[in-house]
Amino acid sequence: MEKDSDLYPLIISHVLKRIDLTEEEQRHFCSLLTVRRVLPRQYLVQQGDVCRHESYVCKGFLRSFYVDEKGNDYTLHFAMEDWWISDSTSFHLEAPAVRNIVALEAATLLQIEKSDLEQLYREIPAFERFWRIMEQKGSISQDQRIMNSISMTGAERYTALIQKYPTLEQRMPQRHIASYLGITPVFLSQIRKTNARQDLK
Amino acid sequence: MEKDSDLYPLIISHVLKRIDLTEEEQRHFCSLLTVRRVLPRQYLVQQGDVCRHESYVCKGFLRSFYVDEKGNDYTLHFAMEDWWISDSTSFHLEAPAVRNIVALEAATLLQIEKSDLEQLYREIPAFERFWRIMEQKGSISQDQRIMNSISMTGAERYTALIQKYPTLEQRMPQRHIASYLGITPVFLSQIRKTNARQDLK
DNA sequence: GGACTTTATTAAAATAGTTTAACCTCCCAC
DNA sequence: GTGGGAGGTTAAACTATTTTAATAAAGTCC
Repeated sequence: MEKDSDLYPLIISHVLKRIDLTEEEQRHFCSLLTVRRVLPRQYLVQQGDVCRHESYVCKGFLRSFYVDEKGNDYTLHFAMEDWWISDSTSFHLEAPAVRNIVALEAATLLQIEKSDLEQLYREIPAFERFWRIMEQKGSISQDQRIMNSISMTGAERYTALIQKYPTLEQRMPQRHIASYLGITPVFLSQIRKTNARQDLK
Repeated sequence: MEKDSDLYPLIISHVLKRIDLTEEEQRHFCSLLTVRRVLPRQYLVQQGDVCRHESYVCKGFLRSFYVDEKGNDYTLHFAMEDWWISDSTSFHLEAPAVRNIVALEAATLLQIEKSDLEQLYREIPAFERFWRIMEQKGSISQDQRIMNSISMTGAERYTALIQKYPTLEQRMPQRHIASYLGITPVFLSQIRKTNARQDLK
């Protein structure tokens, strides 16, 4: 297992890509973070809980999903190294989460609590900017996903997804990829068969 | 037509719901805004242009949409009174827009340019927070839309949409509502017929 | 190593959604 | 007034996607 002290350079370099910080500010930021390690199948957040942290993924792979009354499981998102994950609605409103977040691979996270984040905003306003930029980035990719969902077929969305995230198929089971795409696992399997047949020609 | 001076109270009250500002700060913010009036069918942004402004809607109704190579028109979003609209990707990256924004009803907008917005961030950091909050709000509703698109049928999405925005059917033609939902106008018409029949019973 | 559970594949039948084309209505330009 | 044009509806045929169910393959537990 990696030492805690090896984790901070990851997040610091991630932050410095977007804003400038003095060494003192960097240290202060790190002092507000806590390390969290989760094993595969462990839950970070459960539907109904309040999501208390924003979590930066140093290592591992996580999935967020929603389960409806009938027990259907819908993959809302996933997160890999150098991404953030949370139930942002729950986190900001301190309301019960409507989604679960679970580790698919053993993961190491750096977490920040809401009250500490708000303190950080007050002490180092550059972090308001940092978070605004992250929100914008997220918003752009959500926008793309919406555009795909209204303009593409299931097969096209699948192709676009694995092209965008080539390692995804190795890290997330097909049925979750299917639910992320808004199709059934059976149909995804058909798509893959058809593609494989095409590839031979 | 409304006087320009009647517009500022609208946006000020909108901003004050999220952050605190002194009267001086309010005046400064207003000094960076420009009034823009557009007639129905007039474009605010065209695919290929750079989107130079964030626009706050004081009055009217606008639609943003994407046209693909085959000429298909996909409604990405719409905006009514007290909403903001822009091509956020284009605005932030100063890259060509991939969407059009057009007025469906005569509209009055208050616009801010990127350079002025950045100046504002520097002078009144509370606006970083304001924009972060707006981004979060947008992100939550995008998230909801994605969830609907992967978990609901066309008919269910239609019902949810008109329930969320009861006035939408009066303001946006059906074919645009259909493309917003990711279905064809013909299918939307079928859904409406079925619903009407249900309602009778 | 075998029994069990979970995941992926396949095929067939059923449903959801699209496409095409005809028709209707309303509006407005001439 | 009349002849388009644009938007909406309807029906029919077609395609995409889901559902169900059976089977195979892989992973987990003891």
